[in-house]
Amino acid sequence: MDFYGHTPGAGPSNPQPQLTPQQYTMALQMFQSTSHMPLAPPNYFPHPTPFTPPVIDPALLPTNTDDRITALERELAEMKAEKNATSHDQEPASKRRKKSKTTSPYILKDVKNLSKKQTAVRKSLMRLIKLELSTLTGRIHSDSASESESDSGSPSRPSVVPAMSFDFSSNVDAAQNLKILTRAADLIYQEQYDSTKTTFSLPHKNVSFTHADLIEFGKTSFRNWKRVYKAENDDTAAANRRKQASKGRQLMRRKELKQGRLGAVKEYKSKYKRDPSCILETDWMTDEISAPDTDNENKRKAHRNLLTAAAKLDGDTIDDPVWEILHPAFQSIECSKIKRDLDSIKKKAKEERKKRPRVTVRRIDLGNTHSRIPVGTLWPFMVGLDWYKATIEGNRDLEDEFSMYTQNPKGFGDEGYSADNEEE
DNA sequence: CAAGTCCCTTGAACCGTGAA
DNA sequence: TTCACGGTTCAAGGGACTTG
Repeated sequence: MDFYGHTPGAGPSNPQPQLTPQQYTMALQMFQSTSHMPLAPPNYFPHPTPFTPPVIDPALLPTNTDDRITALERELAEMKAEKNATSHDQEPASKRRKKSKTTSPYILKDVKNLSKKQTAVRKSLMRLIKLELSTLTGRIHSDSASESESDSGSPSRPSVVPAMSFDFSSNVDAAQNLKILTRAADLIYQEQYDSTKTTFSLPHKNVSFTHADLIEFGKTSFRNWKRVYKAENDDTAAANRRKQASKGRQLMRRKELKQGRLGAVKEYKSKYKRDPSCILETDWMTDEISAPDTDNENKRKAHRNLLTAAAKLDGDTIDDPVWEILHPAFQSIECSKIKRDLDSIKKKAKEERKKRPRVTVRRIDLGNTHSRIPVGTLWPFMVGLDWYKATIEGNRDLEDEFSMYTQNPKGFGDEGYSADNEEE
């Protein structure tokens, strides 16, 4: 419990708000400085009892951001009144502060050890916060289908004009950004902390969360947006992002390769009487790259030209994607043969299927290899002896990094591990 | 429409740093 | 030292698109 010191479902008997004076003034200042409406005078609210949901005529329920902010300001004013009324008898404040030091202000921040219900609530809160931030900063044009209609009708609708915008050149905790985050969190908190409110929309009623949780979720969204922004506006960031993306794509292609080969294992087993799944580690799969790992535009272009030429692309097809396949340098002939056998089983099964799948990206084999040191522990039959001698042997660091079992699994390497590798 | 292919978005995990 | 936080990297899941 923190900030508003409130737990959903706790009811009106819940203790006083636990805002520290600093937190409180901060929150208040943010609203005073950002809202379009002045704070209502305190005497506007005859009942200073905190968190008793104000009785609102349903017809007057907030419908747009401004209304919601007004409602929120009203609640804040109530909090202020409450705070003033009770600040003298807050003598155990120090005690409380100590207590709050040991307990985390978060409940749902970490997904670990959360129940199913908590995870679900966490997820919807993340959605809500993100949506709220999008609206506040004008990231989205509409959040409903009906909006598009009114867009064309009155293009200058005030609600689509962003009231605030993030400063992506700063971090999350820059005042300007924090202000937006706080406002969004306040709004969502007010709408969702009490399951009896009509604005309540969480999947489970008895799951607690804190204002700090909401802020954290908002920060995550901010960081994602900032990353995108940076990639769009900063060359080195763009390069990083591209690199990262291509790495991710390659990893995914390796995984897909593995997945496909796993599907052929059953038939391979009955045909060859041995289980090839021991070589199906994602990292040991063939690489499928669309460009070499370099920022040098000329090199990338040259590579692309090689591939298009090899794939005989021209005219309409000149821009089609092509990938080069890079076999792992470490693998023995036996290992690559197993992969080939698996792939041909897979291919045959595919052809036998009635439905024709979408055409796949062309793969070109120029006979090149990648020289990544394989992770995990390899079986000896998989490793080419020549490669081992040339690359690993005598290299202290690599000897530590590279690991291999001493025995082959049943059915492999029997035909002669060394003989196999001499050929390579 | 379903299935297959590709990959983007974004939540989660991880890592380094600076404050307490 | 631990803790919290910001930033970076990884990877699940879903969306876009194509084809029969």
